[in-house]
Amino acid sequence: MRLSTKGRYAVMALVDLASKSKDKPIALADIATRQEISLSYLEQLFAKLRRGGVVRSVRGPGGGYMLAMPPTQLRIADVIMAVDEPIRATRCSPGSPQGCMNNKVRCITHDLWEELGNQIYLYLSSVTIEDVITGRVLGTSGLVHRQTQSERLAAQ
Amino acid sequence: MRLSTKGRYAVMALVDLASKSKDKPIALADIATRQEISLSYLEQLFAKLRRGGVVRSVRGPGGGYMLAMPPTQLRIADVIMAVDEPIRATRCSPGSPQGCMNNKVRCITHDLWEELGNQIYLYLSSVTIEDVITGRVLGTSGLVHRQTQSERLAAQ
DNA sequence: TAAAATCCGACTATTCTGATTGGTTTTCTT
DNA sequence: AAGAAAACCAATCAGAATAGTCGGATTTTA
Repeated sequence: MRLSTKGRYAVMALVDLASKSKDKPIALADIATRQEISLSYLEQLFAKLRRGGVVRSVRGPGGGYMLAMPPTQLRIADVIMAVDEPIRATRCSPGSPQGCMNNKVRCITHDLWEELGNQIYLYLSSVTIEDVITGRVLGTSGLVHRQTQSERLAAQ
Repeated sequence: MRLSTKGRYAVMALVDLASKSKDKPIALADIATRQEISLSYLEQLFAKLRRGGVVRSVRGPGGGYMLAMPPTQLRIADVIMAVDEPIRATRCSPGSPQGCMNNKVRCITHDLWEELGNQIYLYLSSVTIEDVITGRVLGTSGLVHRQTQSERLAAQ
């Protein structure tokens, strides 16, 4: 699971699309204006979203894009994965299973990034486009230090 | 909380440092060789780590770097925050409180990225350098879909 | 047929990363 | 005191990724 501004732009655009669409396609030009994203850049993002099965397109005048599924079923994680290239091969990073071989031995931080990737994926697949629109996004977390892994294990 | 390869290199280097150090400083040249990171790049990272209070330095022959605190108390989140520039001002992103003002109104995805940032921070501050060394990193998560926020709220 | 829109490929400017170079300072060892 | 080992420092650079631009081609509606 890779995080980048590209994914954030895609989510912004889809939230805009979902909140404006009522069974009729929305033109990218409208989204570009409202969200202040360049039209051509949006076209590139939506090409990926279409190939990833996130949106459907209607060509010709009056055309545009629609969500391929109801916003209650479209998870943010699906959006991110559709637009972000899956891996980058530079050393160990969340989502690069092989890139961290250092003298044939898996680098010592591999499991950490792997698990971080899981945590991010879990959170982003617990939030749908609809959740973002209706503001059901905040967890109970807050910004406090938690138990460390050692402390958690020691407490058992 | 920004995630980048810079932070991952820093964690790799600090894990190496902590696992080799026994109260004596370790030269960056040694870490550079073992972890296959360029010495000069490591110098830049450790300059930030020192300014951030993560490591202490000893100059002169036989010198090097030591952790500023025991590895059981050094959280991964502290390392990442020391080396990664805090914000990037382009639009709404986790950790940019102000950058997403679109016509004076907070962008609709703001809370999502904010909460994602919290989730990442929470996980990375639940893991210490010592945890990474001893492999206490894996959660109970696994790669499954969770309840969506709506489903969770509806179940109450 | 004209216009609206998606679709497509190539190109550009900017930023970030990781690395390089060429030093300087400090401090230990001899 | 001399030499060397190391941290320190600043400027620069090549490559990749990001964000955007341009000029069209294709589809479809009106």
